[in-house]
Amino acid sequence: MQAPCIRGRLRRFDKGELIFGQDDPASGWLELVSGSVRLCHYYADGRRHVLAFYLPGDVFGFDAGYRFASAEALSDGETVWHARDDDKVAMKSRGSGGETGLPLERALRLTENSLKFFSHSTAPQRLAAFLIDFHRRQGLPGRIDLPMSRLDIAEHLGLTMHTISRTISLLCREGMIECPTPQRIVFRRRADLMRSAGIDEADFSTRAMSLVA
Amino acid sequence: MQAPCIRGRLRRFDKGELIFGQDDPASGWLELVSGSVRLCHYYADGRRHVLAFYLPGDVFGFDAGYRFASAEALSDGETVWHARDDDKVAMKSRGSGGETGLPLERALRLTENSLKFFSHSTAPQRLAAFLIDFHRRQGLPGRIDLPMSRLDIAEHLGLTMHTISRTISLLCREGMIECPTPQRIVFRRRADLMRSAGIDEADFSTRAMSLVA
DNA sequence: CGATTCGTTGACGAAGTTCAAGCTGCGTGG
DNA sequence: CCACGCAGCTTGAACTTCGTCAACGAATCG
Repeated sequence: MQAPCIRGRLRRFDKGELIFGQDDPASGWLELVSGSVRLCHYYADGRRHVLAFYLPGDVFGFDAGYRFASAEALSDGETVWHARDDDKVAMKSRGSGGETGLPLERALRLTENSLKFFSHSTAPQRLAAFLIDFHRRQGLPGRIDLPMSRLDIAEHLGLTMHTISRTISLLCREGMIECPTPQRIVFRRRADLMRSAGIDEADFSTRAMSLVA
Repeated sequence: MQAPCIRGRLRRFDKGELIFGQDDPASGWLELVSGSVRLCHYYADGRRHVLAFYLPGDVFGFDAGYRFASAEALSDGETVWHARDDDKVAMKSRGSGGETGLPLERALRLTENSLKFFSHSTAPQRLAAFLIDFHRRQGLPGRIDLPMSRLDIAEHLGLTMHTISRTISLLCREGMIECPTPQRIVFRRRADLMRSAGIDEADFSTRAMSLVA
């Protein structure tokens, strides 16, 4: 747990609140201090794509000009606002991920990371990869507390809510995970889950943390 | 066509050449001057994920520490190498996209853009979105010259080579495109194609150019 | 002129979406 | 305190799509 790079304005928000909206004029970027946020792009035909979920320590909103997507609070929390030219400052995360570097670099790594989910074509693989990645980022011992709905996950992974629900049930039947409440996932056989997801421990090594571009 | 920000070393490469390899020590980032490049991540189990295709004016390779993915030349071309702390320099693109901004910002926009393809769940929508985006980036009048194979496209979009091939044939039968050679796509009804892809012109407006984070 | 690589196409089966119904938890109000 | 309604989650059945297997065609290169 490191001290964050707090130099901007602290803002508190409630669950469900709009942090910024698609097409709003963009002014600076944000660092999430507590809570969780989803980033959504809305198409003209009404479809929604969930581009990312942010957790404490994540940075987002590096738009130039206008916001390309909406940032919506999944739970109560706080952000710190940074001016656009504040992005030269190296940061240390308070999150358990322990990422460091320029904010823009960290945002790039996070985004590249999301792309990886789509290298898996089947629903169990894609969901397992998501769960394992989220677990690493959230950093709770042996479990996940999901702040988002099934629909959010579905529209993040390019699947339907039904498939997400079915696949979670499947993983439970196989003894991979337990699901005491819809919002909590407990890992039972995490290594097997990773293997079935086609993820090697090497893919998550220190090297994998310094992602691509 | 603007003068590029050439301050580093020019390097020529041949089709098929490895520009940098996964797990190589990372030293600085690259600007593509001519030719085309694919970025691939190889998993321990042998699977390959094509993370991006780069065209002249694009910047890539902002890894910290080690390369997370390989950059492989799809055609003869040239890159300019930049030192790591060279990324504060604002750039003007020579590509027809006309993007500007910090190199890191541009890399982030490019990456976010790739994520959008997966908001479409069906193969025709996903492929159409890819073709329209590539056309915008390549900037040729009314057509695309594909530097990559069907398999490359498939592993970029999370589909198989067969589905790509079938879907191209389908779009041809529907009169959306023509395919005089496997490497050339000519648009016949671009507006219809965009609509069928669920893309509104607004989704590609100036605002969409300043992507998310 | 074979050999190899890449692309196309058909048949089939597995996987995911759609449609539909029902369940659970929670907040509101009688 | 319980009845009700609503929103999110789960599950079954029918249908559609895409991946797999297989064969064949086209282009390239020695």
